Amino acid sequence: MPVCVFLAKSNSNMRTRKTATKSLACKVRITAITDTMQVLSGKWKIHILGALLQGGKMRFMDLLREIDGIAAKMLSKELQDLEMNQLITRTVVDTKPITVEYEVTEYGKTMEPIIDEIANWGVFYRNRLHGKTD
Amino acid sequence: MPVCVFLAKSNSNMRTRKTATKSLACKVRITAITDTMQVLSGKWKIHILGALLQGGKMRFMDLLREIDGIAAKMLSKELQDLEMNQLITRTVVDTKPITVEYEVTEYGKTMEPIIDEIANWGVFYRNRLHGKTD
DNA sequence: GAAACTAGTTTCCAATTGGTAACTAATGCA
DNA sequence: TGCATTAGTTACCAATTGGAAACTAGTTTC
Repeated sequence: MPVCVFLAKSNSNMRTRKTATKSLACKVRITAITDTMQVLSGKWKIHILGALLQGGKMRFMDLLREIDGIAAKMLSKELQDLEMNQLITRTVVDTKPITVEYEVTEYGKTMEPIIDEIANWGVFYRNRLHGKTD
Repeated sequence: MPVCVFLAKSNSNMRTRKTATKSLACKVRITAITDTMQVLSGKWKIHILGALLQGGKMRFMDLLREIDGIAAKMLSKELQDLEMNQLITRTVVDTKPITVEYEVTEYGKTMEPIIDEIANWGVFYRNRLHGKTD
């Protein structure tokens, strides 16, 4: 990934400053981050993906019980979003009381590195907080 | 990372289902993700960190010009949040018009893998959209 | 026939988020 | 004197987010 910000001499003072001249690579990166965060927007999507990545095929009620604090309305809405983005599939199973299975797609599994990095950092963060007072 | 969800027989029907019995590791993971996302909350923090990680030391106005669409109020507030979490430092420089330099701390640099993964995925996402129609 | 389980939907409300625009305050420059 | 630059702050407002609780609707079990 090339460096994003061009260096140039300011004419007001002689310090080196970063100008408004943005490279294409920089804009691409900003767009990329915006895209990803839009797909993962909201309080719950990462948790839903995290649960499905670890638990495999799961039903609506499974997820409702597994993801602490989420309400049915939110779960329903977030699942729809994830399905629209093709990160998960929704399959109706014709059991006695009808059940619905959700599963991460192959495409959805490409999110795993992101979620893992986020989880790793959170653990690191906790350790730093009460662990060493550096 | 151990598997999160315990498998158990449901007594209502004889399918294998995921119960509400969550392992400690699972709760730790959920907490970790929540922590990280709280530190990175809002529309701009990842972009600010991204800019500072690539551009090095930058001033308020540099960031305002570099990060497309952000308003001074938001930039100011997000910088304060990041500083409180010790991800960046704020240094007042005694120049003619006073300037302020922001820089990512060593601790803040531990966010780089997350941001890179997010940026990578965003690029991958764009390629998939208009590239191959699979 | 009532209760319970499935997977949601609907309504209503409160808090948060974030945007615009104007303003402060100190300094430099023409 | 007046405008530009620095780094913000403040006030006001609109949209989004998300939570609680009630409700739908079909099936099964007691």
